[in-house]
Amino acid sequence: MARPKSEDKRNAILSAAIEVFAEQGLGCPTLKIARLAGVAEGTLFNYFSSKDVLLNELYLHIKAELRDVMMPGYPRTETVKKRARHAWQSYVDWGVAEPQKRKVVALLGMSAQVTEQSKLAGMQDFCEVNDMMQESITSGLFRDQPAAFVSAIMGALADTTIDFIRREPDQAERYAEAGFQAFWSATAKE
Amino acid sequence: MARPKSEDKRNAILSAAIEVFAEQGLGCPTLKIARLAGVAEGTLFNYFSSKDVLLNELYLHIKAELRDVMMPGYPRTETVKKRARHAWQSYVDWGVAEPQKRKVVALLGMSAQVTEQSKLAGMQDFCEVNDMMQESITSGLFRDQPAAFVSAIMGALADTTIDFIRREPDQAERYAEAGFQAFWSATAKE
Amino acid sequence: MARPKSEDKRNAILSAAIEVFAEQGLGCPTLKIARLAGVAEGTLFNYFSSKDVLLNELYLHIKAELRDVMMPGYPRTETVKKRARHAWQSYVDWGVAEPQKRKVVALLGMSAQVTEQSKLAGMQDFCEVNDMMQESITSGLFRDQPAAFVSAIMGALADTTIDFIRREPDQAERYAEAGFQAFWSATAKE
Amino acid sequence: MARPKSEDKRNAILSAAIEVFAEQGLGCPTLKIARLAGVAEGTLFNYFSSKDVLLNELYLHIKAELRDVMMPGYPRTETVKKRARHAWQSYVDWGVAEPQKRKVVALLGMSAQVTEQSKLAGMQDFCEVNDMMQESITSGLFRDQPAAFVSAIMGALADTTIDFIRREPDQAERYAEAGFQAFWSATAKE
DNA sequence: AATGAATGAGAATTCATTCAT
DNA sequence: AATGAATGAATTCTCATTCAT
Repeated sequence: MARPKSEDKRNAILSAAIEVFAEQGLGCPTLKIARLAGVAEGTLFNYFSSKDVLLNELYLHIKAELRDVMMPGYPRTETVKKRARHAWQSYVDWGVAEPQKRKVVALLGMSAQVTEQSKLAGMQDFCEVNDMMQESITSGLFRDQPAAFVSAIMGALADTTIDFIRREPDQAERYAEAGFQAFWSATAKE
Repeated sequence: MARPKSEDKRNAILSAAIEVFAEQGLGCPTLKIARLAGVAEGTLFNYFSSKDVLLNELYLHIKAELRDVMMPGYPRTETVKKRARHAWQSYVDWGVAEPQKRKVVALLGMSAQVTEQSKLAGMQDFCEVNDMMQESITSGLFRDQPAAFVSAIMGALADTTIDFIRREPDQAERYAEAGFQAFWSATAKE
Repeated sequence: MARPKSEDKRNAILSAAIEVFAEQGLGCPTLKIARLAGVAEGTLFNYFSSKDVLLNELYLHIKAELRDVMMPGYPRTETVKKRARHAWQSYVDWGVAEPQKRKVVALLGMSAQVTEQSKLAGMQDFCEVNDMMQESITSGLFRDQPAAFVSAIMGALADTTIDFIRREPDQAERYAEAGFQAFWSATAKE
Repeated sequence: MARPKSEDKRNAILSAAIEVFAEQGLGCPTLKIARLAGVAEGTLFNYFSSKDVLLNELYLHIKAELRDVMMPGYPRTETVKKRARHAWQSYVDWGVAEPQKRKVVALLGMSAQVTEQSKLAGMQDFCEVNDMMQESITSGLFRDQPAAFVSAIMGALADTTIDFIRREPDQAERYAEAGFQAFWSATAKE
């Protein structure tokens, strides 16, 4: 039996892609990715049959990682605010710690090479977060807005918060707190 | 004297670039842009000496247009809230009306091909909006946060608002109102 | 009546072409030549209908100048050696004084863009020098070699001499003398 | 392991370049070279990272070949005249047999795209010939001229000789002999 | 499975030449 | 006649992808 494809190599390629795409944009050559991953140019195409496939799988890979980061420890039984705060904090922590992944997932999200299907699948990963929102809203805690709008506001404010923490790491806690307060004030009923 | 260089042609190229970049990303060939602009490929390079220059000038072009859209009618003498609402509304209106420009300016803002210098110059265009924020914050109306943070929150919420209006144009007014309320609640003192 | 084409402009273009071709090779753009000549890009083509025409006319221009430099003062009534020495010296002086013209005429002579016809015409300019050689050889002064061979040897040695004078201008006289002696020894009967 | 890079292919490209450059000048497209070499255009750039690199390596390639042609059988222990004659003859033979290489090395030697460094390196290849000259001159056989001048004269006369043999191949031996006699008379002491 | 040489379509850019002013 | 903007074919070089080893 031939050697099986190695999960390590696949991950090395994905990691290299993140680094390279973050620094040089999605247009950068697959050769650079392969080099950084320590594999041959052709090997990349054993793992991802085309650059487009790599882009799509990378998108899902990062989205899945983000879900894996946000879900554990999610306090299902706590108050809505505590649950929201957990989601907020875990996303902000991840964004601060992983600026390249955050940048690349943003680039991929805007790229025509990532299919609608991938984008949808990427959202599926977050159904639990969305459900939480949905539930909280119907619970009457938030002003009467679509759950998606409230989620989007949370995401937008968290992203803004991350940007500021990246620029002023000293103020991390302050911005995290202020950002969440802003979100809560923006959307909660009173 | 030979033909003068035509401002029309320059604008046709910029417009074509917006359309093409919005649909296919910044990687798309200059030939497509030239074709859509109705000029020869060589002509594009008479007006923009390289694709990089085109990208940078396009970025500044859109930023300048946005400023020109937001500034007229700015109610300098009104209350802070009214002034903020004016900025909000003009930005949201522009974003809803010009989805391609909004997408392209976002792509350009993330691209390594647009220089830091261009990005700085693009911000200069908005000093008046920033000044307004600065002034309002020192006036004590907002919670004690850096003006830049408040501005960024406003931008993030406006972008979110635009996205939702684009998806549900019927609800334009409702989202514009809700988004602004969210912003105001998020940042105003009480 | 429209302005007549100006001989000055024509000469400015030829001079500019010499300078530019000498430094950057025949491949360099006509725009550079026009710029250096102080005329517009299109104007060059009023004087020379194509770049190829320019190359051919430039070749003939330099050849004619060389003839004009070598012929005046040619001592028709002196001994063969004195006449040869005159030709030698005037060529060497020109070559030392006009390195760019010498380089360009060499480039043009090797270029496929200069037609055989031009090359022939360029030689016609030197019929008098050739006649002198022819006559001298039939006079029995030189070893029994074709006149063209003797001429070519003279040219080759003169070129070598010029190269060395260019590198060591202090030794100009010495090399001129040594070179001519080499030529005379190489070809004269004893 | 993938295919190794093939020395054959590299040589095919160099040979094709010689043929094409000799006929059409250095300005001719890389595509023609690749076609004639029987490789894809991209392959040419696998072997030579740019056209400039190709030009420089081609220059050194021909120079090295010439050295390899002139050195074997060099009669180190013979008289100066016999050694000079060997050098003369092997150069003339090569020049007659390889008109394209001779033309191309001349074109390259005049081109600004071939660096000074390459030109110097090309000369290094001939240190042995130069040493021979140097030694012979200090031996007192030649008139008191710099060795480089004597070498240059030999080269110039050999080139002239080659030109005439090319035009009249029947007379090859006669010109080779006459040329060498001319050189010897031109430079030897008496 | 891994490698990297080979491929050739495609990209940005140049440049001789034309032509409107 | 002079200008320089407009043109588009041609050129060098890149890069995703294939394939021989």
